[in-house]
Amino acid sequence: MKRDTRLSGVLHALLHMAEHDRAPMTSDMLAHCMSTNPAVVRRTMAGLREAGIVTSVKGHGGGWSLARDLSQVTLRDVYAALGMTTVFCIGHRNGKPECLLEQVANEAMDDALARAESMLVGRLNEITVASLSVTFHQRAALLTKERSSHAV
Amino acid sequence: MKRDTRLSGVLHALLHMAEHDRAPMTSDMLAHCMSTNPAVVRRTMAGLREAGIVTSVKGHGGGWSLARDLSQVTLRDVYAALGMTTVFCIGHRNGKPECLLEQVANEAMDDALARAESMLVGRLNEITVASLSVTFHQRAALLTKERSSHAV
DNA sequence: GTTTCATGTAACAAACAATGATACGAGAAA
DNA sequence: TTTCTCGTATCATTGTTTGTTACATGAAAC
Repeated sequence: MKRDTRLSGVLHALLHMAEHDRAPMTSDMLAHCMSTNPAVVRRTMAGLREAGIVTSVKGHGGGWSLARDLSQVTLRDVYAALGMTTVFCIGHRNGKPECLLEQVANEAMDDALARAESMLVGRLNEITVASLSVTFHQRAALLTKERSSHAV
Repeated sequence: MKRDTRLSGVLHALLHMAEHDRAPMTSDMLAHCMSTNPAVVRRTMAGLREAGIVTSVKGHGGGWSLARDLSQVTLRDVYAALGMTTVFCIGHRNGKPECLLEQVANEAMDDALARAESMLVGRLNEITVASLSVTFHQRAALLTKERSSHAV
């Protein structure tokens, strides 16, 4: 199953932008972070721009910048901005089955999937991108500390 | 996103088998139910056979039969029998990222996805295939009643 | 004003996974 | 021996995501 890796990608990009101190980052820079190419970055980030999470500026000195404080942006916001239609690899063989048996089976699956999806979205809504940034800084500090203690 | 429709398919098949009163159903019959071809049925049902949910018999008069009472088979059992590796369309861009920022982003996603998956599996575990069969019979009876009242 | 840098977008190619399709071997009943 | 059926391998088809290229547009620098 081919998975949609856009959420992973844009989160990574947002965190890099947060480290980049307000200066715009070009699609090319972000593409290097995400090991892809600039067109993919533009395509993927377009949704975030429309959602008001980032802004983009053309021309010399242009690029991508954060439009909002990341403490006001949850993973759910990012997820929604990508306009993802499906969360699950699991689907129906037949959207509108005539067979009553198939209908019953599909409804049971739908119910279970809908519950899980709402759990997922609820959880994503609890996590701000800023909190990921905090985690990153904590971990980075820890690594530095470890290294210096080894050095001693 | 191309979805895996096997769970939908085999649930449908199991319900048909339950209606078929212990006589084996051939791959061809099941293929017609699922509007696919026999080879797909064999391939898909193979997991259920290995899990002891169904049996298959070769040769004249052979076919597929239920190996267990469906009140002892949950949707989770069926799901597990299919050997599905992923539930979500959402994945990582990079499985083992060097970048600490990417690691943090991926971990947050993994955590949320793992919670949702465990909810899903938990819910599937609450539903027996037999209960779907019951729902079917209730609904079928209701339809018959409606039709006769319309006739009057 | 021209050049350079950057996004916006379209169009197409490549990669990949699920499903469909065909074929043939093996086993069991008629 | 024939017929029926599963078991399985192989290849084609389909659909989606990602990668790639190309070019128009807009903005700053010179």
